[in-house]
Amino acid sequence: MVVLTRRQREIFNFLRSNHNSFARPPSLDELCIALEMASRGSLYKHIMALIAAGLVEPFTGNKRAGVRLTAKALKQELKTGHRLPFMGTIAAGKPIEALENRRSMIVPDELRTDKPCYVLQVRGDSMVEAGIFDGDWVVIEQRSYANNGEIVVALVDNCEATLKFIEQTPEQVLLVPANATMAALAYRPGQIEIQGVLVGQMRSYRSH
Amino acid sequence: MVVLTRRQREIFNFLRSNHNSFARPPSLDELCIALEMASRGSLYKHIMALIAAGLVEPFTGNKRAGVRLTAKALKQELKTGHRLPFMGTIAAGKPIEALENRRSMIVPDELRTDKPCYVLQVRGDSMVEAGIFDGDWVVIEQRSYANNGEIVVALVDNCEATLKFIEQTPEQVLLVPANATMAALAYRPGQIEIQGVLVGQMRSYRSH
DNA sequence: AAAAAAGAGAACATAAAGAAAACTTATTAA
DNA sequence: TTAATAAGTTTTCTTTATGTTCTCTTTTTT
Repeated sequence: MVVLTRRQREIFNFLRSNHNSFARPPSLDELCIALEMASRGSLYKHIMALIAAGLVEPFTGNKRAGVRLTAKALKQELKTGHRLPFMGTIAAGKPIEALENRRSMIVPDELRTDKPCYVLQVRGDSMVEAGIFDGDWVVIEQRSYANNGEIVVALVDNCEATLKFIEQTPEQVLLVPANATMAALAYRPGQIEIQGVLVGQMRSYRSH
Repeated sequence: MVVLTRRQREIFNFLRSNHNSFARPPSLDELCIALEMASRGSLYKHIMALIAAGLVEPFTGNKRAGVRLTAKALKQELKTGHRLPFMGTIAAGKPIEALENRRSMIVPDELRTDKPCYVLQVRGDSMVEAGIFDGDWVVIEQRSYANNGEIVVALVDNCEATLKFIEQTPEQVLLVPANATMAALAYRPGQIEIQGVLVGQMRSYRSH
């Protein structure tokens, strides 16, 4: 069996624990950046050694396949990601803008419950002080009741949907924004239909 | 076994995560728009490669069938994840608490870039006013430089890691919290090592 | 001290990628 | 039935990304 040098083993270990942190199989240049190496040529030598050891797929054939571990080198990891339906955007005071095309979105298990959930994108600043910003995605557990203090998707007068804290008494339902410039609004119980409860939130900082 | 180029894999990944976001299987032109490509002919070559690889249904001559993944490709979707390494918690003023047993976490494509990324869990309130709360997860693009105004994972004096806004001049590096009760701290450039840049954020509201 | 390993950097070759336009054929509308 | 349109196919050209090779230097190991 081929024996690896210390650096080769280091690079192999890096590949094994980070191969799925790349969106696609990395090129030598991309690997250089990730490994903080300055020279593609130097890395090339190591990759050739790993190919010779049968741990990395050879580059023969397609020139731009990227650096991929062989099946032999991969320990199989079961992926259990759940895909949730993406239902559109929710803006305070407007109905949920339904999408003509059904979309979906991968959501980490940590951000959902084991009940049926769906995803909405937030428009507006009514919940900024709760750390929910314009453009954020929220994961909603589909549910027609809520506990006081929960953040809910509420349908008001059967037409406008909104994301707010809820405080309910037998006499009235209070929808409370998290924004000092906005007031809480009180409704009769019959005016409000709860469509779900917030269980997760996500934000992207990508500029492109 | 057919080997895909990196671009082919990228386009395949796009199809896999977005094929149900189209009302009907997309035409080449529709895919061009979605992929931000200008030339149908260029895309055509990639699709032909995916057909040859058995991942996309061959075009039969009917012009409105669109680009459809094969059963084989759909099956592959279940196996392929969007997992990123979970590197532990980051608390202002403490080194990143590394985990002995490697964990990972499913992250939506929307919350990452196509560069290597990893996940940290935030401890502390130094970024509350930026909507990043105690317990939130952040997605970090691994990178050793940053632009002013970005939120970075910075290693101070080679020992403590922190998540802050960064403002750099040739003379000093300013790490700015998003919390009125905390002050910005200035360092000499040599004291600061950038370990990554914030590209995504997630929060769970589950009580359990 | 010698040998091996690792790294930097430059130069090279070329498959791959992209743009643009023309062509062909199926589908829809008139 | 015919015309118009939409959608796939082919071609040509240009640019770029990326593997590859080389030489030299530095570091580590023996």
